[in-house]
Amino acid sequence: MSFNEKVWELTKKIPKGKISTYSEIAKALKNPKACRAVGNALRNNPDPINTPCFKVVKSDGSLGGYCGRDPKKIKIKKRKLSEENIKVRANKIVNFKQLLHRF
DNA sequence: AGTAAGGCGGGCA
DNA sequence: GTGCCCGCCTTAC
Repeated sequence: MSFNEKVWELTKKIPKGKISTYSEIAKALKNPKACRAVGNALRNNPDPINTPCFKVVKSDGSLGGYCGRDPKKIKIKKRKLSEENIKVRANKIVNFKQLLHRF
């Protein structure tokens, strides 16, 4: 199993209505410093349907990017989050700490 | 407080 | 094998 597959698996494991961060995923992969690699893996997301990359945000609760830092896609990200009872305001997750899922 | 730059892990040409 | 790209993180200014 390659690194990105692990990233995707973890991303899929995020419960509905919850989110996680790049560094949390990196830690779960035993590579706390691999946060960038996580972003890279999600960027190469081969299966956006089963891999809810919109549930992965930055460590400060801001959304970060989505499909290549495309502002239009980030809008979709926001809406997707709100569809799971995750509120987004000013490009940040509301109640971020409570919604944060730890592996 | 906002901005800049360095470092890091891993994928890809 | 090398170099460059990143949806980042952290530190320094």
